[in-house]
Amino acid sequence: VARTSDHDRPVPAATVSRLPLYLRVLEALADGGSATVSSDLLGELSGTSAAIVRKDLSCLGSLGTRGAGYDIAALHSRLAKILGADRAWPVAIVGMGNLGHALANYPGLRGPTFPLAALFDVDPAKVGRAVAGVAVSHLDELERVASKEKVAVGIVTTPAAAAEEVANRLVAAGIRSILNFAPVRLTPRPGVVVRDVDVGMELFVLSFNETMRGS
Amino acid sequence: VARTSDHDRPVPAATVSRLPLYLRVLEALADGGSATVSSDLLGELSGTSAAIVRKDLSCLGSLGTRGAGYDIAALHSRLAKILGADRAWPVAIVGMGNLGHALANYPGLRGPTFPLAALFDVDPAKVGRAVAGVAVSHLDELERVASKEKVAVGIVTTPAAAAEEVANRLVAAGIRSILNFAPVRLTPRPGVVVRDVDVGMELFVLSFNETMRGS
DNA sequence: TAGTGTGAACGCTTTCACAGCG
DNA sequence: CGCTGTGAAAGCGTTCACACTA
Repeated sequence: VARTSDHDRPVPAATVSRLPLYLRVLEALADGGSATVSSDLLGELSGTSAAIVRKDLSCLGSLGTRGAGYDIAALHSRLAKILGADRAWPVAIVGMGNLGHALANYPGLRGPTFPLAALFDVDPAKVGRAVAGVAVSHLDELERVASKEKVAVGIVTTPAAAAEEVANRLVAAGIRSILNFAPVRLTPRPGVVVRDVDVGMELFVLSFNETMRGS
Repeated sequence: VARTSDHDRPVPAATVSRLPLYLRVLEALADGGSATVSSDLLGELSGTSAAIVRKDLSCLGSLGTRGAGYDIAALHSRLAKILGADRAWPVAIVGMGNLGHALANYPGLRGPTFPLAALFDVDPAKVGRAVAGVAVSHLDELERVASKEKVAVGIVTTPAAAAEEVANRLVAAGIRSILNFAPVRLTPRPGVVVRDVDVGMELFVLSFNETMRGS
């Protein structure tokens, strides 16, 4: 349903989930000194296929040159614009346990695109301390701090039991993009996009495959 | 392609990725004292639909009672068996940075299903220390320690540049299930199953959606 | 009657094949 | 000639609708 602009085609969900990968591969190629890429190479480096790459990129308009491939710099800048990589989306992390602590130090949250803007917890022993250069606030301060820091993305790294209530508060603070690490599915809220990262589930998918090997 | 046994239907990949979620929801329901669930409730609690639940569970054989729903204990034990939750799959983590450290303390790696069996790094300052009660070994010891500890699952939490080489070593040590947190797509290896967890990509999917909102 | 099990319809995703352009 | 852009075909996954049964 999402459209990049009025004249362009809609971008299917499957394509959206691959675009960031292309962006990253293009950065590596540019660092390597290349000027153009073929759909063939881009497919191999991103673990997909040449056909998928061409279909995906055709959503963004005609960016390739027949016979030569895609101009890396031009494609990168178009992708960056579409993905919002040329803007700032301040991030807040709720739940400063092991995982929240590790994510606060994640390099991706240091750059200009996803600046780490706020940290929250309910543990009085953690509130007031600084992690990765950002002070930990009490969860009750969420609405105030989030609006002051213009937080756009909320990361939930609380225990499962607290996740739903934290999501409520994030939404109340005007945040409509949530990355959820808690092992529960949050109830859907209109206008709010939730992406789940679930390590426990991934492990079971692996153990299922091992079991199926007939071992 | 995967089949649960000779007489049963094959299990589609989309179904496999949801089975662990059902297992978790069933545990919560059992703790809550329920004896049966309807596909309706199970669908709501797992964020899918009743139709999907019934289709998914029909792969495992007829486990429901028409008019009454599914017996929670019976379904749980069947799911646990299929997912391999009734066996031990020792886990090794390679790369003891922030993320590796956090994962070593992840509760899911304490239970009997995925016991934390080994930790690896190349930094001499980390080798020899213990994290979460497990000693950190040098990466060069991987093959020896992994076979001694019967490691079944390898978790890669190294920088992107090292991931490919680490995957080579894991496979050389006989490990065929890899959970990859490094921001690269590993080259496919025959007989090896890789699941990628990519926080950076998830963030960009969120920022894409924010951008599309017309802001 | 309440709720499963399932074929059939639908929609989305990938693959194929090739026309068309630099 | 090489490689993109794209319709058409094939493959998957989800939704629908309902027969069937405890």
